[in-house]
Amino acid sequence: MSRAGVTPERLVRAGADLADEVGFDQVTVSALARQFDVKVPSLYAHVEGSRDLRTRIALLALDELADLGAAALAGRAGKAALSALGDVYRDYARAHPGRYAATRMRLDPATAAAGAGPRHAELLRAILRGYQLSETDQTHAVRLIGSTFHGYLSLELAGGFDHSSPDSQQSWTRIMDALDSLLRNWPAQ
Amino acid sequence: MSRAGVTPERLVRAGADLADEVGFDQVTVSALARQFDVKVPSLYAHVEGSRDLRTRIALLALDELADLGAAALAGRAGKAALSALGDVYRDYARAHPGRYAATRMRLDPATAAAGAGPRHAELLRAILRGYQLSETDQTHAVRLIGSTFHGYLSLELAGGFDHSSPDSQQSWTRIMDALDSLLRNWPAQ
DNA sequence: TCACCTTGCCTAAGGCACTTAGGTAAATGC
DNA sequence: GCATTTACCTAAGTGCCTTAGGCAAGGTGA
Repeated sequence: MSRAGVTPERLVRAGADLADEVGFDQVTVSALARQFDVKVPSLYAHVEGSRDLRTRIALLALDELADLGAAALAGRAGKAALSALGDVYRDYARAHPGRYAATRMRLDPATAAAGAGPRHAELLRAILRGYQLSETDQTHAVRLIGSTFHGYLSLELAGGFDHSSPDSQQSWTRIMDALDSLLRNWPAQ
Repeated sequence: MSRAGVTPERLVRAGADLADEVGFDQVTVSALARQFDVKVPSLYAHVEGSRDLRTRIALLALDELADLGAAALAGRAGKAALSALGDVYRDYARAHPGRYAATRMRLDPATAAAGAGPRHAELLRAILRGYQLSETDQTHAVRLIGSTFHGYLSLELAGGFDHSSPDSQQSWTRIMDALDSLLRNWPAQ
């Protein structure tokens, strides 16, 4: 029998694509085995199992997203940087809903720390250098912006804004305005 | 054989409790059958299946949460109202992580509209009456605050703020300050 | 009171996913 | 050319979801 050429990388890539098509939680070892025209147990030579596979997809997505974010921030500051990063997240979430859902997976702390998670926090901190915030307030602001981005995209992907006006794009733009305004007028303790 | 006294209500209640203990996606028809000391297929007389069960848990949680929110808003306005509602969500999410996760489940539009979902939007709108915003900006603000609440709680529950300082409570308080400030100084178009 | 019907629970059975153990054949390296 | 590694296989056990069909307990009407 000829070899199918399965590698961890191809598996993870195919898993990520599958997630984008049918949803992250429909990504299954079995589905991938079918796709590679291979029996299910064969995949256990390449990934440790279902959870490992998902974890790797999450790490891939986090990495891709951090790369895009870093590229978008180059040469931008202040509101332009904020909007650019927001749009990177939003465009990514809409173009790759499965990968984006993967980034929301709960990773164990060691794995998370070894992946691109910290880079994301770093990107947000970089944006905040354009605003005048104390060290502590920077942390609060990172958490606020991260929460708002993630919350908005999660609600938008869930269809929460689908059947009401104004459309989601308008709210998104105004929310960027609002966050910028908030950062420029950050309330004193 | 004696009857176990299974009803849809008890099932859903037990399912919600189980979700809080072991996580919403560990809630399974099988686990509930074990808990009621009944064979799995017996439950199909009471709920239509796994998805139906989860949906009902989600609706229960949304309902409980809307009740708590409405109670917290009574007699409060402005920042007090904003903080009170935020705390209701946050306390609920921390006390009932499984139920809270259930509220994030994607429901089909008809079910969502029939449940307590709209009441939640109404609660946010009620808060915004204490601030001077145009009709359209109210919608944007509802989406912003909803996103921030949901995003923050989701990150917090995922342990995202666990091993860093300042602690999550401080950020939460400051974020309430920031949102209040933002609503009082909402940027013009 | 008794026959009847509804209803709550059962067994049987099929499907799909995950995982481990152990075998075989293809590729690789000496 | 032979040994080793590697990629894939079959077999087998577990768990969950779901449908179909049966039986008996509890309430209902004559």
